[in-house]
Amino acid sequence: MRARLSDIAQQAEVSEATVSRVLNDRPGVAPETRQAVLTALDVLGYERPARLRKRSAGLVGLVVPELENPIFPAFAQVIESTLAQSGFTPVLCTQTAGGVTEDEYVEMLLDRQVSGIVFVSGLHADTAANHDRYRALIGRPLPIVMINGYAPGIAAPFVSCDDREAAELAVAHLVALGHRRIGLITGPDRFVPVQRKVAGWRAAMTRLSGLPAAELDSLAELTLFGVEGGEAAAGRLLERGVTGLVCGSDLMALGAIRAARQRGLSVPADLSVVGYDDSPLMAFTEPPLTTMRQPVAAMAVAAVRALVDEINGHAAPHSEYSFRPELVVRGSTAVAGATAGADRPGRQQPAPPAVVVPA
Amino acid sequence: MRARLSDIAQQAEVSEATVSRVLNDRPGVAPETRQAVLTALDVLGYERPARLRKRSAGLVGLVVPELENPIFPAFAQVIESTLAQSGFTPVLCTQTAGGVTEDEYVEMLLDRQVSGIVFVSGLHADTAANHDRYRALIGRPLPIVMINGYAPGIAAPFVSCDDREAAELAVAHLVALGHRRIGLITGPDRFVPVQRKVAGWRAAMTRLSGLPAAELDSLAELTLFGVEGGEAAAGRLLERGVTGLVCGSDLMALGAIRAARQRGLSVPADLSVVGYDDSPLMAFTEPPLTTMRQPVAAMAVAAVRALVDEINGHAAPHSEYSFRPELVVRGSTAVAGATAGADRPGRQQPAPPAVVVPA
DNA sequence: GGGAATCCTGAAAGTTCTTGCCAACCGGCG
DNA sequence: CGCCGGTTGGCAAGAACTTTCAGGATTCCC
Repeated sequence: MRARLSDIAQQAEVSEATVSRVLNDRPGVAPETRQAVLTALDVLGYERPARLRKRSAGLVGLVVPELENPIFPAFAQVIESTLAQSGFTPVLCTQTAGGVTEDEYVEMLLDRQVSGIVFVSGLHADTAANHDRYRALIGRPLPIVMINGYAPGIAAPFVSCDDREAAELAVAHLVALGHRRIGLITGPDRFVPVQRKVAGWRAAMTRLSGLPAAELDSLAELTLFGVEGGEAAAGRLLERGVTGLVCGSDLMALGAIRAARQRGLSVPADLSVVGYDDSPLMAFTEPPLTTMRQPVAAMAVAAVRALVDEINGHAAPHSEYSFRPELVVRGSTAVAGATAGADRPGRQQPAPPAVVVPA
Repeated sequence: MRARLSDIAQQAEVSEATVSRVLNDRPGVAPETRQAVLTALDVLGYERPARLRKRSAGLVGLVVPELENPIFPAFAQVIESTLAQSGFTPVLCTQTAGGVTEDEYVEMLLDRQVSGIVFVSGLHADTAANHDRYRALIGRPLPIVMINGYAPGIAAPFVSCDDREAAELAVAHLVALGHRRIGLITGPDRFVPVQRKVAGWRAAMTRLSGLPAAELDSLAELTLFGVEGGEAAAGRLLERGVTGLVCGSDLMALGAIRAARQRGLSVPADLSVVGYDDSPLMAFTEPPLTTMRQPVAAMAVAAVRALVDEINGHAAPHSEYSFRPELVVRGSTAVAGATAGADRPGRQQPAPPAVVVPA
C-alpha cells in the first residue's frame, strides 16, 4: 500500500493541507516545515514529483568506452570538473565487456532527463556502426558533443586530436633520429582515428623514409587496443626489421616495449617507440615514454563549452574542432643504431626533463 | 496547468477509466491501448509514476573519490562489470576538486531511485567526517556497501584490504633485504586506512627493525596523497637516512622514487621503495614497482555480492570483510647497501617476472 | 506595550482520481 | 448463430488530493 498524504502528514506532524502545499511547491510554507515534510516523504518512501528533485536539470551524461586505458579516466576527470564548474552534474557511464552497451546507457540517460551527452571515443568513431542513433538524439532535440572521432552527417560539434598530424610528427621524429624502417601499430581499421593515423603515417613515410610504397603495407599492423595487442603486433613487426615504432596508444607502446625486451632487444637502443596520448604516468615508465600528447584539458574545455552553448540554445558550429598534438620526447626514442649499454647505461640517473615539441 | 486524466483520455482517445488503469498498472488493458496511453502521457508531459519508467530499478551508484590514482578506475571497471553481470546498471560518480561532493552525488542517486550504492574510499574512511549520512541511507532503507575504510556503528558490509597486514609485510620484506631505517609515507592521519598502515608499520618496525620506539616517530611522514606528496615526504625522510620506504599508494611511491633520483640516488641500489595498491601499469614503471597488491577483483566481487544480497532482501553480515594483500616483488627493492650500477646494470634486459608472495 | 501587517497552519469545502460494477462491443469458436 | 472471453466505456461512490478561508503566531512599528 502506497503512502498517502494523511500518512505523511502524521509522520511530519502537520496537516494534509501543508503536505499538499509542499508536494506542489507552493508558497506559504515555512522552510523548516517544508523540510520536515520532505524528510517524512523520504522516510515513507513516497515518490517525489520531479519538480522537487534538485537539479534534475543540469545533468550531463559522459560516455566513455572503458577505464583501462588511462587516457579515458584522464578525459573523464577533466570533463567532469569542467562540467561541474559550469554548474552541471556529470554522470559517468563506462562500458564494460559483456556489460552495458552505449545504447543502453544513452537510454538510461534519456530516462534521467539529462541536458546533454558527451561521447568520448564512442560509436561515432566506428565507421561500421550505424550513426542514426546520434541523429535521433539530435532530433529530440538533445545536445551532444563527440570527442575523438568523426562521422559525417551528424549535426553536432566534434572535438578531436589531429591523429594524422600526430602520426606524421611521430614519423618525422623517428626519421630525424635516423630511422627508416618505421612500423605502425594501431587498432582495428574501422575506427576513424585509426584510419587517420594510418593515413598520416603512410604520407609521412612516403615523403620521408624513402621506402617503396609496396613495402609500407607490411609495416602497418592493425591489432587490438591494449598492451597485449601492441605486444603481439610489435613481435611481428620486429621480425620484419623495424627499428622504430609508432603506436596508436600508450598502452600499445608499452606492449611493444615488452615485446622488444622479450626478444633481448633494448629500448631505445635497438628499437625506438613512440606512443600516443601522453596518458598519466607515462613519465614514470621504463623507459619514460616518448609520446604524442593529446591536449586533454583544452579538448575537454572546448567540448564542454560547445555542449553548454548548445544546452543554452546557442548552437555551436557543427564542425570538427581539431586540436594539435605535441611531441613529448622522453626516453623511448634514440638515434638509430645506438648500441645497447654503450652510452646509455640504463636509466638509473635522474631522468632528463622531457622535451616538449609543439606541433 | 497540469494535464488531467481527462486530457490524457482525450489525447489517447480512450476513457478516463482506462487511463487510470494504465497509470496504476492494473490488468485488463490491451497492450496497444496501454502503449497509446503511455504515448499520450509523454506527449502531454505528464509525469509517469516510477513503476512505469523503464528499468528505473536496477540502477546502482558507484561513488569514487577521484580518477587520478589508477587504482580507482581499476576498482570502478571491475565493480561495473561485476554489477552488469548481476543485471544492474552502474552509475559512476567521481568527485572533482571544486566540483560535486559525495553528498550531492548521493542525493542525485537517491533522486534517481538507485537500488543501492557502493562507496569506494569515501567519507566512511574519514574519521573526521560525520557518518550519520550513512545511517540515514540505511534507514531509508537503502542498501550500501563500503570499500576500503571502516566506521563503527554503520550497519553495512565493509570490504577492505588489510592495510595493517600490508604495512607489516612491506616492512618484513625490506627487513629481510637488510634494511633497518625504513620510513613510512602515507596520507593524512584522519583516514582509517592510513591509521591502520601506520599501526602495522609501527608494529613491524618495533618487532623487526631494532630501532628505538622514540626514533620511529621521525620516520613516518603523513602527507598529501599523490605523486607530489610522496616526493616531498621522501625528500624529508632521505635527509633522516632511510634506506627503505613503505608508501601508502603507488603514486606516492613513484613520487618517492623521483625524489631519490633528484638527489642523485639510485632506486633500488640506494633506496628501496614499496608501493601499495599494485595499480595498473606499475609493472611498466622505472624501475618496475615492488608493491602490495590489493585483490581488486576479489574485493569487487565480494562487495557486489553483498550489495546484491541486500537489495534482494537477504541482509549480508554487517561486518568487515578483510582481504589479504599480496607482496609483488619487482625492481624497486633490493638488498640494503648494494652499490649503484654494480650488479644492477640498469634494467635494460627483460624484466624478471614479478615474484608474488601471498600473505 | 499595543496594534497591525505578515506569515504560517489546519479545518473544511471543492476538485480530481480511483475503483467496482455492469453493459456494450469484438472476434474466435463450436 | 450464439456462446465466451477479453476489452472498453459509462457511471457512481468514495478515496485522495488541492484550494480556500479563517484563526493563531510572530514580527515590526509606533
